[in-house]
Amino acid sequence: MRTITMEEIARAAGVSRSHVSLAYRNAYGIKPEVREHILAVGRQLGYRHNRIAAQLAGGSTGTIGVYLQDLHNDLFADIFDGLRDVSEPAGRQLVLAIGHTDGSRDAAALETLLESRVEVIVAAGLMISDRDVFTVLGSTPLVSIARHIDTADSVVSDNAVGAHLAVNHLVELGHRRIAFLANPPTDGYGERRAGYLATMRQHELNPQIIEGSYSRRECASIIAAMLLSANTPTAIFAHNDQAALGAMDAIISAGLKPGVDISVVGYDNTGQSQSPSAALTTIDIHGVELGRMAGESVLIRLGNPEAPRTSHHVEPTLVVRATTGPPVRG
Amino acid sequence: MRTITMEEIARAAGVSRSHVSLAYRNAYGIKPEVREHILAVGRQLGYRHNRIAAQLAGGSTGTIGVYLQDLHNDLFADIFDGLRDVSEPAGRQLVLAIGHTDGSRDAAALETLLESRVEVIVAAGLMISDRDVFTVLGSTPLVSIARHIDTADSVVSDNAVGAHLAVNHLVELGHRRIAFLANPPTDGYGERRAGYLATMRQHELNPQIIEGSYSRRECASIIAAMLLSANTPTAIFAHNDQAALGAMDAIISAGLKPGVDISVVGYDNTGQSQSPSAALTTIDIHGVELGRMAGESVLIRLGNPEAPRTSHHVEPTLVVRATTGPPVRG
DNA sequence: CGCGTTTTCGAGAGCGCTCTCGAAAAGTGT
DNA sequence: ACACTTTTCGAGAGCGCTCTCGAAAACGCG
Repeated sequence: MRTITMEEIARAAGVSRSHVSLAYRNAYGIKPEVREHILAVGRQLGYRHNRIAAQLAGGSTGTIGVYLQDLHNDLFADIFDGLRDVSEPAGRQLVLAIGHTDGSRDAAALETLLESRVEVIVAAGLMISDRDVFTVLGSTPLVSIARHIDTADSVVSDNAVGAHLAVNHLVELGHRRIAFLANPPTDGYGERRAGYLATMRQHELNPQIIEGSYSRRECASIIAAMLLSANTPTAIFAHNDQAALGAMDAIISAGLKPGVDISVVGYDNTGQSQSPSAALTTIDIHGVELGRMAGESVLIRLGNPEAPRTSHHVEPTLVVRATTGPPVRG
Repeated sequence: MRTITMEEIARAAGVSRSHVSLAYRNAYGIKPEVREHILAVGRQLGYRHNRIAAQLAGGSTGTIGVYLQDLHNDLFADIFDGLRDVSEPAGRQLVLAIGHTDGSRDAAALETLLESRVEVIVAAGLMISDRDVFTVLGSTPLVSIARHIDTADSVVSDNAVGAHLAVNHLVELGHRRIAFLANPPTDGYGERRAGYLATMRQHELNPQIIEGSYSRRECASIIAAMLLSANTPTAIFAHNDQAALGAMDAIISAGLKPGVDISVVGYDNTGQSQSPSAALTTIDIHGVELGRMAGESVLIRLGNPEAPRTSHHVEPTLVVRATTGPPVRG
């Protein structure tokens, strides 16, 4: 089908091309009735505004690039919801890029966003180093969610506090052998680990770190293996809910009951942890709120690229559900 | 920062603008060493290919629009994975549009995709009517996932078969009062309902339809209310896993045990249903495979817009887990 | 009714790229 | 060495739009 252009509408409506353009952007400087008429003609001709051309000509695209680590993790859906809550009313278009959980394609994903000439990028769950982020982004502003990056605005949750909350809760229940099911060691993601370590030290307990991953399944097999070894911990604090759920999978499969035989604490308070069937005790980082605040930072940054860097905090909170309880043996 | 263009690279590298273009598309007709040289100069100058301009000038964008109903439903993450499995090696860019679970923004989401001049759209979980889809899409080809649309290629799962599988399984376990927790009545989504009805009739059982929604939480409260009424069913077959999980939430909260006091069957076999803690008996529609096949259909359609319409089927299978068992009372 | 001011309109340039097409260079065969 | 084919290169047009800028129309006021 031949693509129909503004030129044709202009001719059909008896106005100039520039007026058709004004009409479609409902900009100032055109009489309402003329605008209506143009739009009517456009509709009748089956015209569809060409965003590609508009963006090229306009110089700026006005779009927001959004990087989300993983569609299988509900936290990112929460963040997206928050982001959309604020970007949609502002009339900004979101351009999505989805990562791979091993972080291997992060740079490429950002690059794609950049080639699409987004004006600012908001990223949640980036796994590459601060340095690499900086290198690929250059001068494009970034709003980082849940991770502090020096060269970017950020909206973060204090992970040290969250880890502290989790460990303290377990200690109060009487646990002493508390293991941390850790995330892969990537830049900027050591806070939960560090918070765990610090709090354990504070209580004069021996830390035990189990190297985990972002995959529920992998975590399940890691914990399954651990369960077979001697001297297993009485509680597991996982770096996120996915991992915690994986741990629970292993525990349940082993015929044990989370919260009774072994306690589990997650992190993020994703939808999956909230269900009565999981009933996971976890740290709520308030994902929707994180997304919303990031959206606001984006809007500010878009309005003034020279604005001073900001860093917002959302306080993590402990949500006690059924997967934590006193240890079976002191 | 001033944007740097091909023109400047051409000057710096001592070649023509058109050669720089060829180099970046690694097209035929340029000596490898010249190409390398151009790329090196570009890298040094900090050049970034402008996709917007390229798409305008090139006439075609080569991009695939992807509509996903809901990021909170793991099924769509599966579908996306499948889609990406095939589009990425083919070097096609995916442009995402995410719906709202009430379907209110579907038309707008498709419109956005269209304005970005995607060449084909693949949609999973569209809630608007066939007619509306057709109206907004016009001549842009569509590949519909999990829903048959006359004017589009489709990759579907036979929902009647799936529903049959689910109901039969329950009947074999001895259930007779089997309720269907239904999805909102939108076009093209009646197959599971119809399949349920047909199978119930076949077994000469009285159907009982509970109007549900796409929201887990809403389904939970609907089932919670139902549980208080007299003559509750001994088994619930839900239109999808989200709904089934919601039903389980209500059942567990009521102090009952799914699979013992009341059986639950879901639909989709999403990641959430697979975990030992949920252990939901469900119908596997093989989401990743659905996505993959849709991706292949897209590639074919892109290669030949005039190719005959195709409709692929993926056979649904029953996955028995822990939420189904014999009824407590006949 | 004329003058200045505001609003509405149209022509034209140009965003950064791709692509066609003809010229130049390189390769082939006798 | 010459004509001929094949490959490499450059000039120029143009994708569909936005935006600037000056002309025309409409308005306000003495």
